[in-house]
Amino acid sequence: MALRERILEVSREIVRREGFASLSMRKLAGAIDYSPAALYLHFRSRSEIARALSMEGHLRLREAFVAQASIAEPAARLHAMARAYVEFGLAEPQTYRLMFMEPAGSFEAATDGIDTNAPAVAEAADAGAAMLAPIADAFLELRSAGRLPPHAAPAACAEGLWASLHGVVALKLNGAAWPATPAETLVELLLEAWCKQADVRVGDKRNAGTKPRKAEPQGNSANRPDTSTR
Amino acid sequence: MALRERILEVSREIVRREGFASLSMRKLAGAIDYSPAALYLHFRSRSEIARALSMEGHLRLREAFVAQASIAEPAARLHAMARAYVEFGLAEPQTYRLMFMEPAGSFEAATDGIDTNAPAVAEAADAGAAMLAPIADAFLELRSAGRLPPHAAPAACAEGLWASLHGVVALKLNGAAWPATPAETLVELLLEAWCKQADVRVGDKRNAGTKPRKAEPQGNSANRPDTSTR
DNA sequence: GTCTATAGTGTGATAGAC
DNA sequence: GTCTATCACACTATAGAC
Repeated sequence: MALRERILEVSREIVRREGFASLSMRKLAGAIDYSPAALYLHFRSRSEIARALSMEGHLRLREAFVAQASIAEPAARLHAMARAYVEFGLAEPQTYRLMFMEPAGSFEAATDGIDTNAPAVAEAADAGAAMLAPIADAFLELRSAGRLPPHAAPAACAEGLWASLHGVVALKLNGAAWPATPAETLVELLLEAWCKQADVRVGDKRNAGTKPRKAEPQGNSANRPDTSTR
Repeated sequence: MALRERILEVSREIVRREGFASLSMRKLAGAIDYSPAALYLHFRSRSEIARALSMEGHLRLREAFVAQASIAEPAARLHAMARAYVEFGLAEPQTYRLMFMEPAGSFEAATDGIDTNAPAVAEAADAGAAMLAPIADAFLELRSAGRLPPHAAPAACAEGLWASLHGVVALKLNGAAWPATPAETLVELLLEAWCKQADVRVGDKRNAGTKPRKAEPQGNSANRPDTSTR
C-alpha cells in the first residue's frame, strides 16, 4: 500500500528531472527496487501514472493561484496569478509538459475500458475548470467595474489569457532561440494588453516605475497568506 | 537525385496525415518501395528529414504572411496575419507540431558533428526572424502612428503576439476540452487586446458588426495577390 | 546506388511459478 | 504480492554483397 505512494514519489522525481518520455516501467521498477511486473499491481498502465502526476501538478498550480486570492484589486490579482502560472511552468518544465503539452490521446488511450475512460476525461475537465475559474472571476470583477468592454465574456477572456500565457511558457520550454524576449517582459506586455490598467501594481518590486497614476489603498493585501492549504 | 525529392514528398504526406512521430524509416522506405538503407544515402538521419520538412513549413507560413503584405492599415494587416497564422496551424496540425512544438534538442541532436550543427541552428533562427519581421513591422507602424504606447518595443510586441497565437494553436491542437472558446473568437480577443483599434477590419466578412466607427478607404487591398511565389 | 541481413537497443505488458 | 522469464513489438543505423 505504501508502495503506491513510493512509486508515485519516484516517478515524480524522474519526470521532474528527465521528463515523462524517459520514464519507462523498467527504469521506474529499478529505481524502487522492484520488478517491472510489480508496478502493474498498483497502476493499470504507464499512462495512469502520467494522469496521477498530472493531477498532482494541477493541484500545485491551483495552490499557487489560491495564494494570490487575497489580492483585492482584480487587475493586480490577474498579474500575480499570471506570474505564478509562468513561474510554475518555468520552474517545473517537465511537469508542465505533462500537464499541458501532451497530445490529448495519450492518457485516454491508457484506460481502454469505456467505463474507466469517462472519469479520466471528467478529471481533466475539472482540472481545467478549476484553473480557469479564478481567472474568469477577476475578469468579471474588471468588467463589473467598467474597466473592460461589456461584450468581453469573462470565461472567454480567461481562456484567452491562459492561452497567451501558455504560449509564452510553451515556446520558452522548447528552448529555441525564439522568443528572445525574457518571459517576464512578455508577461508584462501580455497583461498590459489584456487589462488596460497596467499601472496598478500592488505591492510589487517596480512600483515606482513609469506613470503611477492611481495608488491603490489596499496595499496590505500584498502580504500573501502562507500556502497553508498544503 | 529525384529520389531525394520523392523521399521528401512521401515524408511530407506521412507527416501531414500521421505526424512526425509515426514517420519511421521503415515505413518511409516501404512507401517509396526502397530499402531502409537507401534513405541514408540522401539524408544523414531521420531528424534531417524533420528539419527539411520544418523548413518547408516555414516557407509556406511565410508565403501566407506575404499574401497579407498589401494591406496598408497596420492593425488590419496584423489581424490578417494573425488569422493566417492560426489557420495554418489548425489546417496543418502535424506540420505545425513539427515546426513549433518539438523540443529544441530533437533536430540538433541529429547532426552530431560540431560543424554541421551550426548551420542547423542558424537555419532555425533565420526562420524565426523571417516570421517575426513582418509582425514587428506592423507594430512599428502602429507605434509611429501613436496608436501604441512609446515604450512598447515592436520586436517584443511581435514576440508577445506570436506567443499568444501559438498558445491558442497549441492548446487547440492538443484536442483537450479546454479552451472551449473557438479559436477565431480567441484570436479576435487577443488582437483586440494587443492593438486597441479593434474596429478597423478591412474587407472582412463581419464588417457590419458592432460599432463601425471608421471605415477604411483601401478596401481593395483585401484582394490578396495570388501565392505565386511557389 | 541499392540491396539483404542484422546488430543493438529499447519498449509496455503479461503468464505462471512461488 | 512479488518474482522470473518472456512475448511481441518497435526503432535507427550500419556492414558488406552486388
